[in-house]
Amino acid sequence: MSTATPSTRPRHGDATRDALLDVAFDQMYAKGYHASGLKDILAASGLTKGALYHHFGSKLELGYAVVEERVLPLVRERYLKPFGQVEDPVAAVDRMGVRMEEELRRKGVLERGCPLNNLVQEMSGVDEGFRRRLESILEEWRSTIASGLRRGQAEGIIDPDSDPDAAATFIVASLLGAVGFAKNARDVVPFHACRGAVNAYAATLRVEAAPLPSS
Amino acid sequence: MSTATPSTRPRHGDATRDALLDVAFDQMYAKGYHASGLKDILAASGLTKGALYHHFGSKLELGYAVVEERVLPLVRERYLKPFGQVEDPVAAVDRMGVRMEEELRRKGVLERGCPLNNLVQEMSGVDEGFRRRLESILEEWRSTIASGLRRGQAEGIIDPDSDPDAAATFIVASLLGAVGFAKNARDVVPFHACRGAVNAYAATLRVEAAPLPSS
Amino acid sequence: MSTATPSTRPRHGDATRDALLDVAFDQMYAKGYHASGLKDILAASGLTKGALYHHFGSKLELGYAVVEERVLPLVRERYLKPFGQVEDPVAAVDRMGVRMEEELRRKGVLERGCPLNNLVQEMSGVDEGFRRRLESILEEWRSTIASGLRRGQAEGIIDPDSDPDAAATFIVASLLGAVGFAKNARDVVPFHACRGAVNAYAATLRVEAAPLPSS
Amino acid sequence: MSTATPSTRPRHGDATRDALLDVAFDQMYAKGYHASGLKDILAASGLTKGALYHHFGSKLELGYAVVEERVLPLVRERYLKPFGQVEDPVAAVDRMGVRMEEELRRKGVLERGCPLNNLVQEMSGVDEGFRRRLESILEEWRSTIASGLRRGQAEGIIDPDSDPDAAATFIVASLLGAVGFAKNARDVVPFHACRGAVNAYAATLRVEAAPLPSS
DNA sequence: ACACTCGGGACGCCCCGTTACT
DNA sequence: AGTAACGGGGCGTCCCGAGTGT
Repeated sequence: MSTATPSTRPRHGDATRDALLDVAFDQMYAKGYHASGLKDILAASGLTKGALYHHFGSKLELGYAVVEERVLPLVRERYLKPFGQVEDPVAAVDRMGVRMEEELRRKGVLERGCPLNNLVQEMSGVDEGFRRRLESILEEWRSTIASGLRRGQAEGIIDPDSDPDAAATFIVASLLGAVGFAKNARDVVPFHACRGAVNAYAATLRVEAAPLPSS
Repeated sequence: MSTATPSTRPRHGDATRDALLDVAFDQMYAKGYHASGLKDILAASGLTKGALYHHFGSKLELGYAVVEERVLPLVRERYLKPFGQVEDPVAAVDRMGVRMEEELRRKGVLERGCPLNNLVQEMSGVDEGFRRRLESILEEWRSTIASGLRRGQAEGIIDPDSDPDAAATFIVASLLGAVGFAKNARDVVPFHACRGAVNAYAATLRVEAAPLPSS
Repeated sequence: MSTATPSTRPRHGDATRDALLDVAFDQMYAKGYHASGLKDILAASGLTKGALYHHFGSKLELGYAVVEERVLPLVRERYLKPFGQVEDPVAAVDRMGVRMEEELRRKGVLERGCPLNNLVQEMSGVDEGFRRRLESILEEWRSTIASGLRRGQAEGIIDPDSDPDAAATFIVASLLGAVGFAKNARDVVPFHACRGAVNAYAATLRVEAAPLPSS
Repeated sequence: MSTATPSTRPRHGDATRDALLDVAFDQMYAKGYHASGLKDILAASGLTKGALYHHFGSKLELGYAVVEERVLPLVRERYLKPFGQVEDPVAAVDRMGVRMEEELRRKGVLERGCPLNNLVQEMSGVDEGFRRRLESILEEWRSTIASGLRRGQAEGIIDPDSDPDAAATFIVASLLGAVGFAKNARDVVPFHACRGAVNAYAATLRVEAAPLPSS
């Protein structure tokens, strides 16, 4: 109640609830929402149904909580924060890609991909509650990049004719697509290649990068 | 080329099997593999379990067949064929994007996204058989673009210093990511933006490195 | 001794579980394991699948529990206890046979035979878990008789040259065979005849090798 | 039609039907009637449902045919014929036991036991058609022995005061019980022990075996 | 007559997310 | 927060007929 997370219910120190969320995130990340049974989650957490239904009204609510209290913070901590720490937006985009690739090289991550992207693809078409929550994360991500680009425009680093929103959308979508591709290929190389291309694209947004007037 | 798939039995006139595949594709496209119950598939097709299990040994095999005999042909027909019909690879990439966007504007497609991408994200981490089959589709797609780029290099259109494989990977990944993004947003605009950026990126592959036309 | 079985969980007051076991025993006794559907068991017990799978992990486990917690106690109570109460082993064998015949004359028993023998024949070749559990019951039965005979030898009643183990094996096997025969014939007479012969055989184990009284 | 088998329909040379019966016998012998799926039988025989249902109206009829055309001949050939070839009935009983033990020592037989006994226990309480057919086999077996004993009485070898029918019942039941016991124990020793006891019992039926008048 | 492909559903066991009571 | 019970639904198997061809 004191340290409120912006998005949802204020959660103080509730170890059981946290454990549930951790395990649930793990499972849903690895296998998706549908393939994650409550049974497995309970077994893995050493808790019982009573505990789960005490904290969450249903599996769906648990899923929502996973998105809000695990996926969102993760995205913020892992990608948005590093992005904000670099002033040059193009470099910041690179930083973000580097961060993702580092993550991808950790054991087990390549097989599981990106928790956000996984849920987006599996759940967006199935459940509106999921869709909205995931959309807001994507939007936050996108707008963070867009803001950076706009700041760059203001500072004269970024081409004022470029469209920061469109570019940010593209960068997010491409990175997600790249992770998905790498996950399917079980290989980091595709991601690395994509990252290079994203950087190349981002570089074209620079002021000096557009020497010729467009047709 | 139209009737027989290389990998499995060349089916002659088997309307039941086809109907099953059609419906299964539909459901798995719309809701994903896990959320598609055999019951629904059966009900929608007007057939019974006997019919299904006569043609497919399990739900998994049905899923595999959907990938091989529906998703693969669809990708070939819809994206690879148009790509091959254009000689300029950069234009061909644009053509591919246009084709995807057209598709996305059709009723109901926006909500469902891309059948290939959906299954890739949902199943790659869960089942190896799915992963392999989907990977081979992605690879075919990727290599088709790469071949186009290499041909462009031979013809002096494409920058000989560029890496066709990496570029092709990026293009595919970005397009998939873009569709996924649009699906979540329930909006074609993000896809359109991404398409423009992909085109811009592709244009940088040109020999003269022509500047990107804004979307 | 009455409530807890040594091998599995000592169940306190679990009426549901007991009811399930009772009904399952009934069905498996009457129709065998394979022909006993969970549906029937559930219907007969007035419970639901949830209850069943709360207590037993599978039909197989239910079957095992039936053997351990119903068949075994039944054999102990009905045949081994009476056997132990008679000091003369030959008379005790007769007592055991009498007890079985009494049982066989009860309504419905003739058609169903011996629960132990039924399961032995149906399941020994199919499932190792069943086989082992049933074997341990048979062994307990056999060794109880063998002990009685050995005691008889020590007391000078039983021929010291006879082989108590072999004799006990024979007695058990013959009684089981006799019940099986009677069950197929739907007639107690065969069992009665066999019982007489078993007694005759047992009498030959006496020291004086008293001649057999005809049935 | 020319070479009629006594029990059922006159079957000439029908290879398909024979193959089906062979395989069905095999499966039902090994796993019992219920656990033998038509699917397995068909797969093992390389035939299809069409063939099966052309020759047999149902699984039940197939089962009946197995009993009549496989189990019955087997019992006759293996046990009754040897019995008939020995004139001394006591020796003939021994012969029969020897024959069974030989059989039991063959690879795979110990695990499967006696086809007749298996079906008797599994099916007698479930299906009247099975029960009757199996009963008639048991009765033939029993009466064969009884006839031998009566012949022995006529020849002055067998105690005229003994009851050939009861003795025969006992012998058959004991042997079946012994095979069942051995099957469960996965060990021939119990059978051997029983066989010895059966012989001992049979010996008491001899004229000279009863020196003392019964009480 | 004989055998095969195809299709039908009822039923198999099991698991699911959930609720009720303690 | 935990145990017990719920009951609908999961996929797969069962035995069986229909239709076809040979």
